[in-house]
Amino acid sequence: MSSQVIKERGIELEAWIRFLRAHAAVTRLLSAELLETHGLTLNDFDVLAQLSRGPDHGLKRAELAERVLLTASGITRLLDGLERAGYVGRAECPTDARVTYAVLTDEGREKLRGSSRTHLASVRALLSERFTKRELQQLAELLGRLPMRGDADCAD
Amino acid sequence: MSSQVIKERGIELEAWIRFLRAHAAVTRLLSAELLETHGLTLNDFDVLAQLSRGPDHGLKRAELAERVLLTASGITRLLDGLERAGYVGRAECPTDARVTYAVLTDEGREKLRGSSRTHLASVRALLSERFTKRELQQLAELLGRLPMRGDADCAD
DNA sequence: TGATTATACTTGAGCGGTCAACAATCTAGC
DNA sequence: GCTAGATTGTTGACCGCTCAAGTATAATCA
Repeated sequence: MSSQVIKERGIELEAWIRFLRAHAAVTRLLSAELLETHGLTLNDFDVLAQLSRGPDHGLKRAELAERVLLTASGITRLLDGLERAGYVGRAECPTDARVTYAVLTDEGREKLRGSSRTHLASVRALLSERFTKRELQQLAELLGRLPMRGDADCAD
Repeated sequence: MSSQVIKERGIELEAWIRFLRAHAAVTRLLSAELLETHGLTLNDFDVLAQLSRGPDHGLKRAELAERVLLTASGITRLLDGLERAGYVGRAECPTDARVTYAVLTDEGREKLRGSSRTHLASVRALLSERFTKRELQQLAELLGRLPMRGDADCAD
């Protein structure tokens, strides 16, 4: 039943639809798990991970937004939650009063470590169960050609 | 800047992150266009398309939900909008009073035809600009191995 | 220096979706 | 035929995010 639909509408369409379906399904799966066992959204996790690799475990909010592909306001809202939970804090920028840094707290680091273990294991399991290393490289390479930021190229 | 990050965290992770980023970016692009030029959500479009290939341009709401990977209530809400806009109507099931069919109206058919042309063209453009037919087949094949319904396999 | 424009962030309104609870109906088993 | 359970669809409460507008600060340039 999985591939009977959408015959010969062109391979582009087929790929696009599978992409959407796969995202919906996989995301729902992993997100539910992450939420249940750690109380984190996929984006929450992503943000913590990004912060952890910033200098001194911090990043400008704008930079963060760009990295995880959220709006400025989206970031504000998301960080609201993580701040309330005590996982990230704020730091002012000495040279530019407009920017505030989001920095991982110790609890945040701890939370990330704890959730990483199970979450990354799930991701690995789900993927390596279905693909060989070789195929994963192919997949990553192909996906990497798609636009990866809000507007970007896409000349029209 | 696109692929410098996330080195050697394992190819699974790399693929997963690219998948998420690509989805966020591409989806935002296409969805914005579709919304602006036709006032439809990606899911709206998907639903119209699914209905158009149902028998007599109709489907049970449950069936529809399953096809587009939405919740039952998600479908209710989405169809609310399409009904208000006059693109779909309801029909009762003679043999089971619980189910109601969602059926494409003539306006709905028209809307789908109109929006298909530009939307599908955008999808094709975006993809065929970056991939060969061969690569698209690979991509589709690989994506097709991922879970494609809510819970599904994923034995754990 | 002072006006103009650009950037960083926040806020209110709203949208699209989920989940949990519910009402209605169908189906099985006794 | 009746009760017990499953299935279909809707609703209320809420969540995560966007967009548009607003505030505050920086940068540009006359």
